[in-house]
Amino acid sequence: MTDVHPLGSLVRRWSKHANLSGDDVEAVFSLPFTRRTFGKDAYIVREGQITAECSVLLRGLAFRQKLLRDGSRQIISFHIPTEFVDLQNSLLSVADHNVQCLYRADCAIIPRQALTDLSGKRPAVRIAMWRDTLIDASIFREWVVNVGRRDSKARIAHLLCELILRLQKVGNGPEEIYDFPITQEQLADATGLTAVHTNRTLQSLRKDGLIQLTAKSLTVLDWEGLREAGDFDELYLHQQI
Amino acid sequence: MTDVHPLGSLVRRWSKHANLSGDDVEAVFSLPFTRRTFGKDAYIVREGQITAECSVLLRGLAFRQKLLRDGSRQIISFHIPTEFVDLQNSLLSVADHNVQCLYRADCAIIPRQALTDLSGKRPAVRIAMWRDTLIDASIFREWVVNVGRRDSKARIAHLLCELILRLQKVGNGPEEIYDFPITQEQLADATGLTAVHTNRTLQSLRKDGLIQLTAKSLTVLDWEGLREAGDFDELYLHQQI
DNA sequence: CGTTAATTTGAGACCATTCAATTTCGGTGG
DNA sequence: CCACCGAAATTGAATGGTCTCAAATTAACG
Repeated sequence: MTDVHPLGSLVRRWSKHANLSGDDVEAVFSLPFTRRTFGKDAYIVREGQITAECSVLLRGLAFRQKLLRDGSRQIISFHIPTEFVDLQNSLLSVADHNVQCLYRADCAIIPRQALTDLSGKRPAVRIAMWRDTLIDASIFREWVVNVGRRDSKARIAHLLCELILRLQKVGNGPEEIYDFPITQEQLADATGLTAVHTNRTLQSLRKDGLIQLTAKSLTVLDWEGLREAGDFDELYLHQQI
Repeated sequence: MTDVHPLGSLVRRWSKHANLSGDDVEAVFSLPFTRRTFGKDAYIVREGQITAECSVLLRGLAFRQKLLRDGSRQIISFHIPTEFVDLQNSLLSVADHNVQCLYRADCAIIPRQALTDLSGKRPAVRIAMWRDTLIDASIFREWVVNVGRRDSKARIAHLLCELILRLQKVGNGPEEIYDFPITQEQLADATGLTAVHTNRTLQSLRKDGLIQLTAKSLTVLDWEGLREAGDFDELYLHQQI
């Protein structure tokens, strides 16, 4: 059943967070939702918006960002399928940042009331949901460290390590080759660098024999080297309970 | 009753997040906890530690931080009384960062099981707790923006604006003068700058007539100017429901 | 009142930015 | 299927914000 229902992949991921019973799964599957497809760069959520729903990413990639007065942009996180892009909106009524589609995205949009009801009735589901938001927060903290205290090479390497580990979870292609439709400008906005310097930094990572980045695919040539370069420790991803 | 119980101030703050009934308040007050006092720079939580409890700050200031391989430090947030410093540990079993005492701190330490039980039995309390963690996360996001995309002057000004607004909540002394025991080195570690450059930036803010920072007190001379300099918009603090 | 921590100052070096121009790539229509 | 187009990636050179290192001054505390 988890294979045919659109929220099946969400349930599979949540099952690693908490012990979901048959009834729990049933309850998730009976959540009301509408599906919606977003085109390249489309906004899924806008800062300042009063929110009444949350979105699960079913297909494609998305990212959160804030725009500054001077027009610059800071990307705050990337999101892959099965993840909520705005679960905090189930309890905070005004969106404090934008969520944008990376390339193309397919979402299930769930009314917040349905989520808070579910969270009240199903303790195991509540724990899974809550853990989702807590892991999000842990990733934000690591990003503060990344942009605050690492040099450009380590920043990019660290970001790549994170994305790779998370992409592995959703079974992205053959070993060590990843579908990677993120532009250098987006990498720059995620690491607090400029696109020009990001380009030079990527070249340096290539020269070091750590990665191969062509077209829309990323190949990891030396995982340990990349991890080392990025000062990367996956503890903050809380991937094992 | 909220005045004499150690957790009274926590309940008062939570009452702004959710509608707490008399029974809800009762339930919070019957939480088991131990009190503990921490000295200057003492660790309240250590990265990597298996956690079985959460701490509410009753008196003093604390901050979260991560240490990097090269010995540098990134401060991730500051905390003021009535706030949990590690509520995420109620569901994540391994601490992903350190929590350290700023000067002196007095905490109420609550077993995680008691918190998850309470959260299961008392929906209004659950909402208040969950909102706490979600607002934490919102602040982390803004910090990513701050260190990622603002120049030194705006970074420091933004941080000061945030601290001032949050300190106002706990009624910190006379209008526009704040008890401020944060060293320049700590400000530097929070903004991703060096202590030397933080010093020069603070001088520049003083020269602009925005603040007065002497001894252990901060005086705001021009709030609108400081807000402007810091590109500050308090939406992310979600202070009104 | 001595001793240590915190703040302040100066000068030089460097990492990352800025601004432009060029090349490559991906998608599209003739 | 190729020519074209705009987006993305790449390169160069000059500028600048922030860092580093060291030393001097001031403030905090027992």
